[in-house]
Amino acid sequence: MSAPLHRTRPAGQGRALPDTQQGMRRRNLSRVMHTVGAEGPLSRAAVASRIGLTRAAVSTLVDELIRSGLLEELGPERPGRVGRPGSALAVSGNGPAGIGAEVGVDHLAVCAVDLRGRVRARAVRHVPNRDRSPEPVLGELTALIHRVLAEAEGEGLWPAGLAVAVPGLVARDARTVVRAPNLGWLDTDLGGLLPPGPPLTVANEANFGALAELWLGEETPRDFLHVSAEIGIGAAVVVDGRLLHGNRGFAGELGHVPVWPDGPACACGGRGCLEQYAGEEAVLRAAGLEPGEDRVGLLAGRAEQGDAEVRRALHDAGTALGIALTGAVNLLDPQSVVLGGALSGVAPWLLPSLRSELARRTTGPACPVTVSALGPEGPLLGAAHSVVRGVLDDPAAVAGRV
Amino acid sequence: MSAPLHRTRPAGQGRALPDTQQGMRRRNLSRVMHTVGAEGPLSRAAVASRIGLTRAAVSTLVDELIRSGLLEELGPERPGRVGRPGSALAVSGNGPAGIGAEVGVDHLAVCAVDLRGRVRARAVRHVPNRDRSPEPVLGELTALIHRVLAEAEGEGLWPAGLAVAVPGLVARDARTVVRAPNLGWLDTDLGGLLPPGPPLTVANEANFGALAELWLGEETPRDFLHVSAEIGIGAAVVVDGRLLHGNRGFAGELGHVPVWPDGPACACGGRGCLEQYAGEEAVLRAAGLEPGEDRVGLLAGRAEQGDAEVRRALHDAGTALGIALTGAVNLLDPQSVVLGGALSGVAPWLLPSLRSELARRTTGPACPVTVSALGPEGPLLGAAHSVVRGVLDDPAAVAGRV
DNA sequence: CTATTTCGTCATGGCGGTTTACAAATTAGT
DNA sequence: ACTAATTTGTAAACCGCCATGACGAAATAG
Repeated sequence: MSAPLHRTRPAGQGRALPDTQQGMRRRNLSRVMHTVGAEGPLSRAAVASRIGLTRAAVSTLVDELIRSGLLEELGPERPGRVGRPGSALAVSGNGPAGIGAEVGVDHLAVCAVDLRGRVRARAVRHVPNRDRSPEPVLGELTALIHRVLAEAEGEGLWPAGLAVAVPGLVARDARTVVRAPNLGWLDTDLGGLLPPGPPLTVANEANFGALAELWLGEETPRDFLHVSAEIGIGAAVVVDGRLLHGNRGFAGELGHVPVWPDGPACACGGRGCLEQYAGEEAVLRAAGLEPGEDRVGLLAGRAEQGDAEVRRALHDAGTALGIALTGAVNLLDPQSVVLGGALSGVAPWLLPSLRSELARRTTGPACPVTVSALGPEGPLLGAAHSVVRGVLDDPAAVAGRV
Repeated sequence: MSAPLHRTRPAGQGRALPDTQQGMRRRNLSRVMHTVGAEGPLSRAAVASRIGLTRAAVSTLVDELIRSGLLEELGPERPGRVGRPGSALAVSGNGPAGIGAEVGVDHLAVCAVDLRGRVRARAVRHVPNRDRSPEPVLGELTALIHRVLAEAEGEGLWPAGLAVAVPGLVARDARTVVRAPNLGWLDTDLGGLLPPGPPLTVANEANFGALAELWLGEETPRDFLHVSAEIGIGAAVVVDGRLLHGNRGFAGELGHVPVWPDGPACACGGRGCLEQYAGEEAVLRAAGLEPGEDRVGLLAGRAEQGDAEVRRALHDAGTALGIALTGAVNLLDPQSVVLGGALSGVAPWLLPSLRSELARRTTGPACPVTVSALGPEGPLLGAAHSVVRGVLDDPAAVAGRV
């Protein structure tokens, strides 16, 4: 009699549906969408050879996707080779769109991205949201969303989902903001305060920034650490092209990694957390500046002019970041570390000390540290693209909702 | 014309083969093996309801697995319910076996585990391997393997694979030991020095220990951090039931996380690494003891007797571990932290300071820290079981090699 | 102008799970 | 005891999905 010794599910089959032919079909539809989306206009034959199915099979898949409005036939390819030219297929520019929204500390932004990855509508509003209650903020955001929605629908797009980036911790349900220090929000369910209709996903802006880096960045390693500093210092861990969420969804709290364990007390209860040395407030204080509007721009400006005090503050922040990242890199062995968000603006003065600290403390070739090319747009684009990816990942789910 | 904006592959489809019916069949065979293995003897009907296929489909899958010798029919179940009793199915006890081996600093061990998870043969030899060259060590290991192999074959088992746990860093090819400080091995390919035949997998002993914890531990969270201290201090990160390897396969180097960045210089080039405070040598030194045989037992004994110096040394090591783990927990938000390997022996004196440090420095409920129940057997069992899991994960691959 | 190559499609077939039906084996009820 | 109800395992017919092979279409090469 065999005892139940193998207690855990096989890796990666966490929620695998029963493996039936319909599931197979759905996955293959997804493969077609992904390859066409990733490698530009392609003929059916080209898609077939790339995903390993036959031309006949791809034909039926493509037919279904065209009927659903997710794929478009662009017409005959201009051939350079022998043989009959293929008919170019492209992801539809007039089908579903991903609506991304961002609640920043001093702005609100919304955009619509089509399946091709193009931003088709956008709306931004500068509003100081610090310590403002959720209702009015989300009311204004809803207005912006409706504006973008109207614009997008005018172009033939329809919303496949709404993703909202917030500067705070989000619960696993992807709807409730557990804590957003700079907004002063606690346990706020955004579900009821936003337009009904499109499926809602709320996540940390650092996470969406990391996904934007993964999907849109210049180089796209599948294992990296994305560090951003809008609120405190957040990191997002991407493993094998997937975000690491953690048990409660709180993974990536780099700001409270101990750097000098006997250092100044931190709001989190600890001492000497990274935020005490490289957080926005700490850096401003060390630089002898007052907190205020556009603080990063101020820092960058002064550093550019050669202000020794500012440069020294940024140098020290880089050192602290380097120490904290040494721990993270030792633990995760990522392909690279990417600095995003506000950090990208001051990167030139942060990087030297950061890199040398990291190199000094790790054996072998140091983990490369790069700066995100997306700048402050990352989280918003990541949010919108997350919806688009959802469509590519399971086109069949969306096809019924046209 | 749509530009190639979606550059990355869909998450989790890194190496997905073309999704064809044969792949479906293989995955379903795996599902059957996993459910029967995990939930003891089951009837075809019970399996069907669990994996969501029909009884008819499961019948054909089971037939194939029985023909391949991977499943056994135990006979009619004793029924408590109405209806025709099912025929109990169990994973075969006389089919393929996983051979696990361990190269320790002062011992060699080999065991054979059948598909039911039972250890069916074992051989251990105490040998001081410190700074001994690979050839003689692996020669002796090969002899032990042959002994275990003979014993297992006598019981009707055949080796489906050989997995070797080593105290060092292993390259991504899972054959070459890049660096094993305590053995003094550098860039050693174990491929040619071990018995040919069964497919070989070499990995860090901490990783295998973590897998053992995942597969055999009392509680089995799917996201946890497994900390062990055979050589230096290694951690293994398990995310969603899967080991995190990292880019070069070096993930989990907890020993070189900076704890007090201005502390004593470390061999790695850094300063104040965890190993300087909680490594075996450091703790022995702080306790006023000389390095020697069975050092952990010595420490535990003295601590038990109430030796103040030893207790203080362990207390301080716990504090350092707590600081390093604070960083790791903040970054990964695991369900729990498990202390394994040599650490389990001294855990009683390590835990109080470790836990309090961790609790003090993290907000919300602290991440639970537990001690592995597997003790020093973990890596060996994990190695053997990794082979067994490989069979459960793809029974079709092994069925042909009977 | 013909041979060659490649593309897209159609008809056929094989494979895999589902559906439906049914016999076998047990319990529950009278 | 005997029947009704329930559950199991299997067999036959069916449907969906991809593979195979053949074909016409549309380009290039000679």
